[in-house]
Amino acid sequence: MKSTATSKGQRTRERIVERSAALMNHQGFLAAPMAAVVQAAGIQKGGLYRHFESREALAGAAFDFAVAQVRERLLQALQGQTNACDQLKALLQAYDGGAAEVPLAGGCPIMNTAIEADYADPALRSRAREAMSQWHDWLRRIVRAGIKAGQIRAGTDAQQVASVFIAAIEGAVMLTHLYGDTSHLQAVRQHLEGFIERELRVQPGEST
Amino acid sequence: MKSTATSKGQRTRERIVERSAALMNHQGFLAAPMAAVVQAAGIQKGGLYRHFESREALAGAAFDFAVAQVRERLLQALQGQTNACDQLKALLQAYDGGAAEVPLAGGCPIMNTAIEADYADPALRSRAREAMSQWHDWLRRIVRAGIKAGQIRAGTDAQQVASVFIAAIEGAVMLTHLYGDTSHLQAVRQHLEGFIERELRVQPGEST
Amino acid sequence: MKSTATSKGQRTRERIVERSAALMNHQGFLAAPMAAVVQAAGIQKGGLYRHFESREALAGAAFDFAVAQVRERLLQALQGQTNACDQLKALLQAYDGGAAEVPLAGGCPIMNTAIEADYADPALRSRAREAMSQWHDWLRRIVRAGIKAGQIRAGTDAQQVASVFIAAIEGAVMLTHLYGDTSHLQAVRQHLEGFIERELRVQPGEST
Amino acid sequence: MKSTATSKGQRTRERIVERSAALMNHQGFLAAPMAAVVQAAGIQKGGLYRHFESREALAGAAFDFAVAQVRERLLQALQGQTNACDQLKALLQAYDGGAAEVPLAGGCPIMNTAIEADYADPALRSRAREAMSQWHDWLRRIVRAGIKAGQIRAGTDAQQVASVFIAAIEGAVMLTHLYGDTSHLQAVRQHLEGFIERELRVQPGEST
DNA sequence: ACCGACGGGACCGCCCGTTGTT
DNA sequence: AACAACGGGCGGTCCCGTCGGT
Repeated sequence: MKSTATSKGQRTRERIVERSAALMNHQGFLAAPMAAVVQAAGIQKGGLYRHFESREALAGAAFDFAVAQVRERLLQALQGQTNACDQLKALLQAYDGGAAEVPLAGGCPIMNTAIEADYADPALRSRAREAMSQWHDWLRRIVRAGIKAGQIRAGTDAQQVASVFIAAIEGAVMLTHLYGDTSHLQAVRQHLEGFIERELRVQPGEST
Repeated sequence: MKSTATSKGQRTRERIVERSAALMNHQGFLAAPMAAVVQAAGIQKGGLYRHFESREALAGAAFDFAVAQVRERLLQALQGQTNACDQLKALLQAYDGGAAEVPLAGGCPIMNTAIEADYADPALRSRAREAMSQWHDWLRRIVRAGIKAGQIRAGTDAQQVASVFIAAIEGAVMLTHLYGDTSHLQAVRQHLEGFIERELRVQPGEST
Repeated sequence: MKSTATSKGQRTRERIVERSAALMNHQGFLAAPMAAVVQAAGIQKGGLYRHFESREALAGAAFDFAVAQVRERLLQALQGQTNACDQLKALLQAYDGGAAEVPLAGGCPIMNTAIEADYADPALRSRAREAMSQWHDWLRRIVRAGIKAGQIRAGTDAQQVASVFIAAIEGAVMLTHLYGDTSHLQAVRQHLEGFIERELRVQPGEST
Repeated sequence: MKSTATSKGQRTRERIVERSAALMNHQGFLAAPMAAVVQAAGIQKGGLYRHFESREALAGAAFDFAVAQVRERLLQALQGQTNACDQLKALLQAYDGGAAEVPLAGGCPIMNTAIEADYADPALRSRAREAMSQWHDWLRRIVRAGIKAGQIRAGTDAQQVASVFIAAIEGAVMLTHLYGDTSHLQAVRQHLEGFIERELRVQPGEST
């Protein structure tokens, strides 16, 4: 039986991770000074290093948390959608509607980390790669399932579609945060929705 | 005869900017330590601060240089292309073919800076915004010109097309650097080329 | 029982201030390098900046401490003196007798700071002004009290007397440190004592 | 025959000294950065070091110049005064009237240097000592001459009078610059003038 | 378990004096 | 003779991680 009981230390650790994730995604998982982290976490240095061996360990945990939080939001967006095309559109809507929410206050944690850790921190970069691969696999599986289910055209290259969606979304999220408005995200959403309807979705009466 | 003679200091300054641009685009315009910069530039700290008032000033100049270098490469790719659709395709090809070259060794300088300076450096962030806006305007003007010339369909939303191209390309460049391979960039290129041919280009015999 | 217990940090801070005051009054509150300060304070740079935000903050605290130390010595010299004229003479004696002691090892901190911070540090200069004003007020009050008590002649200009005493003493302290002997201080003391007896003190039998 | 012909280099050197004296007396003979000196002197570093071996050499020359300038002003004040008491009063008047003029913009150069160079620069401190001694000797000689001429009372201690005048004047100059007003200087002047009339000057009909 | 305090180190910017250039 | 350019070094500040105390 899986216990959900949490010790005091456990809860403290979670609080640290949660608050660090928000702060570090904004200020940078590498660039955020520990002083800011401990202040945001409501703890002191001595206490923090009881829960995490090193700054890198905390950054890793905070990154994972931030990624999980985003994934959670996207999963919720899929609720009730059975058609692959509708699922893809739901994901687009999720980004367009909630990009300003936490922890996206600092943009996509994966992209941020991919860029920030590019040179400085191979371990964190690896983590970003892995998270991105999972995100890519997820999209690819949605497309594949749609093909199998006769919802998406048979010849569709799932790998390519996944890449295009991720690239366009990530780029649009970056633009959204650079300018502070969502117009670019909306443009991408409209484009991809059109693409879904014209190129992916199996039209009624169309033979698969 | 117009002299292109440059003083010694001028040449040194250019050398610093050039080398700093490459290094800082890789290590980060904010994160790269001055020690690394001066080493790459082949100069000492004492000498560097004669040419740049501060680290920020150098970062700004290096950023501008990196952006100009990318723009130069893209301009060259447009050589000889008169049709707007072909111009867009040439730009895609330029990215796909030379993404690994300097100064793209560190990815797109605008995106890098947009993310790195998001919280830490408002001035640099402004610079990134401006550079991105120019890049966006450029694409929009190409599309608009294509519409006027009867090469691109009349109803096309130039603003939206520009946003989609930039978002997708930037995202793909990020993925390319995260994984070290260009497959995502190729996927985006194929997708956008298909989009150009199917949705933008005025077909022979089609009424504009 | 009222505890006078002080935390470890508190004691360290006091030690830093005390040692810095002595060193900075000698080497200059602005000119003394932090390396010398931390060495004298028996602490490392990293530890020092926990107690003081900046070098300026430390200089301010050290200055205040040095001034308070001088004031303390002068207050002790007044012990037991009830006649205003005798009080003035006691102050003169205090300077003449103990000018070489700490923290006067570097001369009067107020004068030192007034000159050193004249151009470089408006904040410290303000502090010096305030300390000097207090010192001036103190003397003026002594003279005024003497007039009220019928010990000093009625028509005496207290403000002027205070200015003369301070100017002469400060100048003499400067000369004393410049030459390393107290002859100038003694000259000033003799002059002012003669002035007190001839011009200030109400003679026995004299009507006020 | 003394030639007043000056070479170009000679004139440059004088300009440097003159401007440096004003600047360094304000910012500090040791504390003023060379960048400020060369800017004020209207010359470049490379050029300056052709005229002065080191920063110390320049500081010494500038100090001497500043002192000479003050001496010049005081000598002018003595013009036409034959009575020693009147000479002393003329000196007081000179200070009171022109304290704000150059190079006193930064206060008395001797006092400034005495304090600034106390710890940091023994050579400059020596220079200050010497200049102060000359100033002291000058006053002493005036008093001695007054005694001999029957203008000042026979028993007067010339050494002590010189010390009192210098101490009081220097202290008052310091206060004047600290507060930016001359009230303290006026107080000292009134006090010393009273002292001259009551204690020094041989009254008409008084036997010497 | 948590906090305050401290050591060591790295980093940026300044500043002096010299060297090549004009 | 003067200038621009550069090298080397220092000074102040920040920041991480640990250690003693509570």
